[in-house]
Amino acid sequence: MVQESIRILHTQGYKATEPRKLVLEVLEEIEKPLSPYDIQEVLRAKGKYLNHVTIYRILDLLCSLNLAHKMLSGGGFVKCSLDPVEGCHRFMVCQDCGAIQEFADEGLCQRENEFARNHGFHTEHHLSEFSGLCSRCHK
Amino acid sequence: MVQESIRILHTQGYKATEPRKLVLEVLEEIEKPLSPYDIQEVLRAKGKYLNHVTIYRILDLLCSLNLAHKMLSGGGFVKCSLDPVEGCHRFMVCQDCGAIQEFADEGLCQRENEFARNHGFHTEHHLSEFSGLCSRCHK
DNA sequence: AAGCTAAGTGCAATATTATTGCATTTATCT
DNA sequence: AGATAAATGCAATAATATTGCACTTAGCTT
Ligand SMILES: [Mn+2]
Ligand SMILES: [Mn+2]
Ligand SMILES: [Zn+2]
Ligand SMILES: [Zn+2]
Repeated sequence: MVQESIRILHTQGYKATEPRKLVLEVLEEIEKPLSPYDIQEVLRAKGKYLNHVTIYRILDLLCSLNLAHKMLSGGGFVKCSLDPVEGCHRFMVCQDCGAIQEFADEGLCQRENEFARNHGFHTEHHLSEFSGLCSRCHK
Repeated sequence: MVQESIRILHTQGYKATEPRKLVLEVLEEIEKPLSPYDIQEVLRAKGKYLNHVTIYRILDLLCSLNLAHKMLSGGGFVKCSLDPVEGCHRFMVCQDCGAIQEFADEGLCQRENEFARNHGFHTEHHLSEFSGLCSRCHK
């Protein structure tokens, strides 16, 4: 929900500006990884204009608040749909339609932490990304 | 091992050229994510020169053969240290010294596949990246 | 060992993506 | 409504990535 992201911006002392709302709306609507220039393009098609610098800065902010996430595949940005969690971001990406779905799995976190510990590594953050076919594209 | 990567190049019908060997050696030696220009810089310091276009093309090739991997964090490239596996790449990155370590865990794959399946998603590829502290940096 | 040839590299030009400083605008609080 | 710090737009610049083509080279074939 965009509304929820706006609330978080406020509680963190950031303004809920028009450009920020627009970027959040685009990410929420498209549900696919979008580059800063992709976002600019989508907005242009809606008759809106944002300078690319602004979009970069907004994405930086959203990522720092865990409200958005930069994907490995292609480097596009997506809106996080779960409660913002520092240091654990997991997504499934459909290689057919590009749709993304965020997920969380405490068991995975535990297993990963344990695995790392066994190798002398102390884990702070987890990222994972699956690619495959979403239910709609999988026949 | 660089030697092993060269063998794979050959079996796949690619030439083991001097530039390719140099890039492999740099990635193997540094063991940290390096951008194409980072690699060029390391080579320059050794008195070698590769055009950046060449480096881009070599990295593309190595990634397509699963001999190298482009990291999420910063987008740098690393040399894969395990047998090349299509579609499953896992790394730990030390946020202190930048060192990376590749790993594999069949149990993780299974759990991820199962988790995805429960959500109507058919998984083909897995990526994961932990960040934290390696044994040397963790006090 | 020399020659052949497809594959690979370097170069120059161009395109795309990202960053910075500063003047102007805007959201929020009085 | 007015004050003010924060955010945006703009222009310039920097960094990263891609393309076409001429030249070179690795690995084969005599
Ligand atoms: Mn976690
Ligand atoms: Mn796997
Ligand atoms: Zn799909
Ligand atoms: Zn370390």
